Amino acid sequence: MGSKICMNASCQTATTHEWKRGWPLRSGGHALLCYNCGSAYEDSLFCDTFHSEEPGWRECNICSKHLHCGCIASKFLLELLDYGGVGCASCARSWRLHLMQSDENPNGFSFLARNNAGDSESIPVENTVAGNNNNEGGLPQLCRLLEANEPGLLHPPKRASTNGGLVQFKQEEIMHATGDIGTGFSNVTQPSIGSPKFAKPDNMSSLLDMRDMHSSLSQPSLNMELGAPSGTTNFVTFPDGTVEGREHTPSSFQQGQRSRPILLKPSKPGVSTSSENNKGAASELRIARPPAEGRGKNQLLPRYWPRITDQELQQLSGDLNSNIVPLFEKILSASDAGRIGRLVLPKACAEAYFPPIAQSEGIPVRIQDIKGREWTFQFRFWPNNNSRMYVLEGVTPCIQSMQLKAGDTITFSRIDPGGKLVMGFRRSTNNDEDTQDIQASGLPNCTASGETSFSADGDIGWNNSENHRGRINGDLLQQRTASTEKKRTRNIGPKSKRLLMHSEDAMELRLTWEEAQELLRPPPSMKPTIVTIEDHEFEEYDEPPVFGKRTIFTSRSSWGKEQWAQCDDCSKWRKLPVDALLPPKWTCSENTWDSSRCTCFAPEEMTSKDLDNVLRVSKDFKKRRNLESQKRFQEWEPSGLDALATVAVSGDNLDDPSVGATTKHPRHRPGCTCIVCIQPPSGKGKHKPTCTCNVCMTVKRRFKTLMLRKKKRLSEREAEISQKDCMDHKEESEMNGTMSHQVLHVNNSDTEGNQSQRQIEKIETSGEKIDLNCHPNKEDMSLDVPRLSTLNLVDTANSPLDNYTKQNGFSSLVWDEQGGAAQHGGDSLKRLSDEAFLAATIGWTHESRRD
DNA sequence: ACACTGCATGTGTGC
DNA sequence: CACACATGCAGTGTC
Repeated sequence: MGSKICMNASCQTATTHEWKRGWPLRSGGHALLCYNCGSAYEDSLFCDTFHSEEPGWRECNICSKHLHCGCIASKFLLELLDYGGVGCASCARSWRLHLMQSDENPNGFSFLARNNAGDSESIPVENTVAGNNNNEGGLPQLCRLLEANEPGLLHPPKRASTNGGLVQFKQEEIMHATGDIGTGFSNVTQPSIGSPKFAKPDNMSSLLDMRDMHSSLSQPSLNMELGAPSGTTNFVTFPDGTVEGREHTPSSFQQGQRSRPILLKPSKPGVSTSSENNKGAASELRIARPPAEGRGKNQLLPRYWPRITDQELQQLSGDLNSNIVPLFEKILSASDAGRIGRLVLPKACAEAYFPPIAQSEGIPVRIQDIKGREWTFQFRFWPNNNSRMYVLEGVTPCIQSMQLKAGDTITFSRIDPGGKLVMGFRRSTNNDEDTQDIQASGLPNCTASGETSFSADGDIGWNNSENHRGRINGDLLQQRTASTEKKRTRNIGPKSKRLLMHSEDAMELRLTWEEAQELLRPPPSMKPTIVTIEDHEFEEYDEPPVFGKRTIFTSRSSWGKEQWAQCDDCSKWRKLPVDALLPPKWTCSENTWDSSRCTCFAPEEMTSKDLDNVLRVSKDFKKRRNLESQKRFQEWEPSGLDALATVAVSGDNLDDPSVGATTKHPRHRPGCTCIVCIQPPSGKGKHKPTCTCNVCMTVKRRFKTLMLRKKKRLSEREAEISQKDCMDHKEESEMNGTMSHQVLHVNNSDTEGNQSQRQIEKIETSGEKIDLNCHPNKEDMSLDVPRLSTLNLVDTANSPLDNYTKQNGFSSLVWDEQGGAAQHGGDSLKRLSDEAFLAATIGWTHESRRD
């Protein structure tokens, strides 16, 4: 550790001296402590190239000149810049001079280059960008410096290699360090912060983000109260622009968390801090801050760091006439905000800020809300995987009182003196938006976009976001259409990605489902029941179909329609009869249709050229079909069954009224196998009514079978009823108005009814609707559907889907709440209905036409 | 039927 | 890979 120069401006003249190993760093290394002055550094900050004898070329991050640095003596040629990278001596000097001139304001931005013995003392971070913001001329250079630190943030990473010796930190680490240097909370007098008003062109967003960061740093001595009640802070400016507020007790464990220097770089686009830019005041910037003291605070994940702004804090402290020490916050999950009344507390937070509990039953804790009301919750834990899971029970009244929803943030603070817990909240501005972006960021900062301005009536602490909502509403107006769909993906916190799915993903599933339909095969081991309907024999299975082997169909003019399958062993393609159904695993040996090619040794029937053509055609067809399907999907706003099915796929919260398009099916859950849920999520338009694919034909046949079964049950039932109470039946018929008289010819060879039946019945064709929760094979289904008679079953069986849907209100079920029937027209309705039955039916049985 | 309770389980994330 | 945690779910209680 010898030849490193302490970068403390007052110490660096000592050039090389001894270093001692300090506390462990998050990066895995250890801090280096200067024996001379005690300044701590991260070892990796020392540019090996710069300080070693190894020569290397460096690019000045200001003038872009390429300079050669080879040894320690070259420090007079190159200077490490505070914001990273290196600059040639002349540029760095002029830059410093420029800054000093503009730094008449003591809060100005001090750009310390390290290798200048004449430089002033390293200064705390509060003298940062903020004060320099009115210096328009400095911004471009600042951009360059930023770029030096984070190539790619401002521009494509073209010079990353030039700064190879400089560390770059992740966002979280920045945030961590942000708090380390003194952005803890203090309700005591805070010095006036520059609160600069940036003239803010959009392309300055990165800078503004950085300003946000700096602004957050612009609160001196705050950590003195919370993190380090005593001791002095020695701020060390690091050569890459990092600054450390360090206490003169480097051996303390807390220093371990404080050892990380701060890299002053802009937050990444989309991170919440930028959302606050409009406010202008630095004190309103919502920056995650490390929590106050408490057991285990060092393990507290940044996502739980409170993001109260200083302004809010000051006002809150003033309102409560107390010192408020923000402890942690949590984004409410669906479970937290649900009626179950249990709020899961982050373990670290619970153990740090709540009373220790030994028994699972826990203890009651009293928490005051921002209105001063006091709530009593049961603070307890559940054993969980040799750990504990802490919950607050009985929070429902409080949650409801605050009208909190999943995605809102609940904050916990402590009132000093007294140590009383106080809870506030902050509403998510994303309640009506797709929050997957937030979640995709993986940073809880994003939720900090929740505005926390105070309400006019002071009703709520740092929670009310109406103003902000109003502001963003305008911005979001044009996204309204999209958000309608996005409503279904409510923010349930950064950890709840599991059930979220982008529409593109759903689209993928839709296609997959469609393709899967073509692969359905009868269950292999099941013996079918033979049903003869209208001279056609059908196999009916009690077990659901299984996936069969995928084949491709060709239609070449010279050969006619063909089906081709690939052997699982030899991968050769074999021609099959068009109606052949293959098991999932199929080999040449099972090619019973062509004895000359029933072994893998037999050559392929097609030449490789033909095969390529076939495969290409098949691929093109599929691609075209997918495009068409996507097009339809884009044109058609998901609704009705489709929306429900999509929701089924995405597993969204069905309590969300925005999903209520199919609230007639309230019991839907992901994985539900009811008639609605098992339909393909693709909705309408995939199979035309005239489609003659295997599945469609199967389903249509199946539909006829269902009708016949229904008819049989009905006739038996009604015969029984008519015997019992002819009068009742008559009255009922009269009440139901319009009658439809039809005749059904049935040739049912079902084992139960070998004899053909011919019955004529009267039915009502009222507007009752089918209950899609009912299994059609259940006996009681007849109670849920309009009481069909054989009269209309004849017609139903002949043109089944159209009539059935119309007569039984199925269409209204699908479209009523969408108002979509009129818009989409009868054809759409027909297709949708067809598919609903198509999908519904194949879920239960699968028939194959025997003849 | 619904609510409540306690635990189990699966997923995402941090180390 | 271990842990945290969101949520599912079975058992039980209550109306």
